[in-house]
Amino acid sequence: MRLMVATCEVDYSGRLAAHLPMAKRLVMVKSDGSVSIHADGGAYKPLNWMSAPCSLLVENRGDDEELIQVWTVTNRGEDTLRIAISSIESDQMVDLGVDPGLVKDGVEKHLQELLAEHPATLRPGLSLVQREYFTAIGPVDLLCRTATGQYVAVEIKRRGEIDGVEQLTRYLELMRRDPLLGAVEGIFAAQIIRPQARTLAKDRGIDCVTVDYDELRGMEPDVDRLF
Amino acid sequence: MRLMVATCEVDYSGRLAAHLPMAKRLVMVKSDGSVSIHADGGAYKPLNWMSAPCSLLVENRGDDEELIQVWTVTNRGEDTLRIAISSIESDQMVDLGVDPGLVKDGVEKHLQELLAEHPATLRPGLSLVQREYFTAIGPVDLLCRTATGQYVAVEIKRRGEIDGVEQLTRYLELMRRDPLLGAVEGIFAAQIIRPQARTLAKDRGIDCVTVDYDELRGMEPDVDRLF
DNA sequence: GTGTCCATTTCGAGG
DNA sequence: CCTCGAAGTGGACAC
Repeated sequence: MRLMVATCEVDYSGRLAAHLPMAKRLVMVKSDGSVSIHADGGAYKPLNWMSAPCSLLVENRGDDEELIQVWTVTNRGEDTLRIAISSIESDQMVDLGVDPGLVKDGVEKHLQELLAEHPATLRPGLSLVQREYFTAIGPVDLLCRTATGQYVAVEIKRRGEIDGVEQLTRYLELMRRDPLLGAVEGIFAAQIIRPQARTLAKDRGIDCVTVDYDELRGMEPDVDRLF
Repeated sequence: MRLMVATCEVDYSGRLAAHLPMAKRLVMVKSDGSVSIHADGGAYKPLNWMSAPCSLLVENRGDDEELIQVWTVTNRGEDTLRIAISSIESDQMVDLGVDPGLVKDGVEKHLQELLAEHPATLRPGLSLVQREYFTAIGPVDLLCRTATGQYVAVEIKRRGEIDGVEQLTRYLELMRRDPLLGAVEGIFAAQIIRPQARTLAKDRGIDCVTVDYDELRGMEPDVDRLF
């Protein structure tokens, strides 16, 4: 990785046109060739960037000119990033090697796995028919059945918002036309459900269930701890 | 801005739990207090981060210990980022000042302008009634009329996905209750329309039109080039 | 401040 | 490779 602090002017042309007037910024070049220009503010998103794969052309100019270097970063497509440098404050090469990578826990997939193992926590007597039950417009997270045999479609979100209710509504609309399924109920399950989502769900006749992730994890059959 | 290259182990706990094993990485601290940890790969997104506003607590340890420093970055909420540092390769403070900011020239808005000028490219005989036609739940991109006088609501996206179809559906639902408009048709226009969005649109009786941005731009009356 | 929607989204999974 | 949906999405704008 190369870290350069330089006074530069940047122009991006591609899916849109963007211009950065001359100012001091951080230019980060990663070993895959990607370039990003950061200011000292505004979360982690850079002001301008070019994603890999791309190629970098550096044009040197005389020290007596306004610009000492002009970088042109081009994509396979029509994207071009031009960095015009008037002065360089520092320039550092760092060898970071390959990162061992990020381990995540607590995303929607985990929640889905846990609820697939314990569908009765959503409603007593509920049993799993299929995970990722496929419909023409996408997969339903869980297809379950009540003790009386009625189908229940479950949409699982980490955070329950209006979009999730809309999604489940679409699935229900489609599934209810399938004579093999017949009447299908809906359950919207999430760790937190926003009031507006709850209101919409109620209006649509969809049941809302808030899920405790830690509690579910505690219910896991700890098979691997038996010995 | 502070740029530190250090061998560190990182743990995030908050909306999810994420762990980074010990490795050499770039730690960027911006003047607003935000912290991001970058590897030498991936796009511009850091491996882990904490957005401002947040506070940083640095705990120094003896040089004879495994860890020489432990950083704890906390949010107002329950988010915590813990950076355990075993060695520091470099540590640089840079004063970038306030960035003059980015000037963008967008695409989506332009697409709307172009289609407003050439509504007949969406369907022969179509004419514009109003751009950004306001409804109670938001503005419809284009309100048009067929040769026979029927209203047509047009939703424009750069990339047509299911959300856009939902949006147009909501507008249509509302507009069709307005006796002044009567029957209202829907057109979903985008540069690319995903198959699933197309399926949903078809199911809802909404017409899909893919738009060629360059072709439309070519049709522009080059008024400003007449003189 | 909350809600909504766009994004040069990025990222990961699955066919 | 493309397609699709999730994200600790971030960011802007309206209300």
